[in-house]
Amino acid sequence: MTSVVWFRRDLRTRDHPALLAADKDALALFVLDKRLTEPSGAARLAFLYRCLRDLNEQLDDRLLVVSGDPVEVVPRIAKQVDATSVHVSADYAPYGHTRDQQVEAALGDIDFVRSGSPYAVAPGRVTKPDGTPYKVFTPFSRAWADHGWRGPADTDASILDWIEPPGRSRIPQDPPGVPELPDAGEAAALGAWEKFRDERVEDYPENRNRPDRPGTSWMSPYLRWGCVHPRTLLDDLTPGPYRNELVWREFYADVLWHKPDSARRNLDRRFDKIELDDDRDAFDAWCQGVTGFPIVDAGMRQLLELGWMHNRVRMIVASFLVKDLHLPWWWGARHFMKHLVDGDLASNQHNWQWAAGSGTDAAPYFRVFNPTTQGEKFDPNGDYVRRFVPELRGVTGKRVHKPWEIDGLDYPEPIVDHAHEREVALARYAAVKN
DNA sequence: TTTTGAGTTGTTCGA
DNA sequence: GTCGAACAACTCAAA
Repeated sequence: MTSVVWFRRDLRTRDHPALLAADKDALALFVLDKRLTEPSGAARLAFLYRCLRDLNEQLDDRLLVVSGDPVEVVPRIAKQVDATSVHVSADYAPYGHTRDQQVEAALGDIDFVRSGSPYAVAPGRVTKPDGTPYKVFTPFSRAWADHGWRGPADTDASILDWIEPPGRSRIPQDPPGVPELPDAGEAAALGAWEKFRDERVEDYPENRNRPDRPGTSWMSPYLRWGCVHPRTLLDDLTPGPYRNELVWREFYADVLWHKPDSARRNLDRRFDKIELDDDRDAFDAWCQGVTGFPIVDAGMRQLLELGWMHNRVRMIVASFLVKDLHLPWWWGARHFMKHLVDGDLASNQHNWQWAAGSGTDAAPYFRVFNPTTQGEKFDPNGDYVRRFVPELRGVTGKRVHKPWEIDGLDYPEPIVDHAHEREVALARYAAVKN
């Protein structure tokens, strides 16, 4: 008997329950879906392709990569190799969930088997005693911890006999304009994890908010594509700030599972009425990193340069878009998803909704980040700004956060008056409340 | 059913 | 420069 193992966001061979569930003779398949590739920028695509090449190597060059619509491709390939079952890790995001139902229907007599998920605890499993979902992180995290999770599954590529693909496999070349990226694939993920675990996780609480230091784990791209499963990380961790970041990932996946609409629209629908602006020029300035606020511009340029942005800076630029420019959070969310190598729908959209105040655990409406204060606080020497904003490299120390006080710089004036826009934002938020 | 305590990440102002 | 209080009220979770 033959199985198809259809890889999606589980591009690894270790700790992979779907491999255990498949028949010994298996075809490894990945489908390049336009829904995934078309909205993606060069960095995101290149990281995906490199993960696929790494996986292909582990599978003795037998990963079949096909472009097309999975609803057509998966049944066709499964029939071609005479498979009796198709094995996947379950997808809980809105598009993937619907797509899987359609694939399952199109497969007819061929079994569609979901084993495991990208989460330690699958979305929907942690509920209040009355069966309804949590809407606040802290109680969710307690219930999540009480629920517990299985240890890693013992798998590797060799537990299956990967069969020769019936057609020609083609992993695309990297697109042009790819920035410098972290090493892709499973071995790189495990290596990066061990380094963080052994050298940096201890100092994570004090370093995590410092974009000028290598204080974060950098695990998000690997978690996004499933090069490593969060179980592997959790196995090494005790409760603490870093583990909590993984729980946030699980929480937002749970929230999105219960409210698939929240990927596109306000979770708290009262915010549908908030007054928004429509200034394309301001949005472009934000995207390009020429707002005249150094920490904002450094972050936005880091995103374009590396396909990644430090989390503290993500909050700062998000607050700026939403509360200084008064633009819709989903404009920013789409830009992030296009460029971030770690862009994950649930985490991305809900972190944006948090910044906008429309999400779970809405921030107090008066919490408006001051981009200058944030810069001085979290990039105290200005090293982060100077790294990504070359025009400011001649400015020493933290003065770099107030370039408008320095004459003769070739750097934009602030596009808004923060103190004024803060008042505007507060007034608009107050209006929504009433 | 009612009550109580708590809720990721901030800023400003005045002492 | 540092520190504490004010900034509001509301929803959620659990007792």
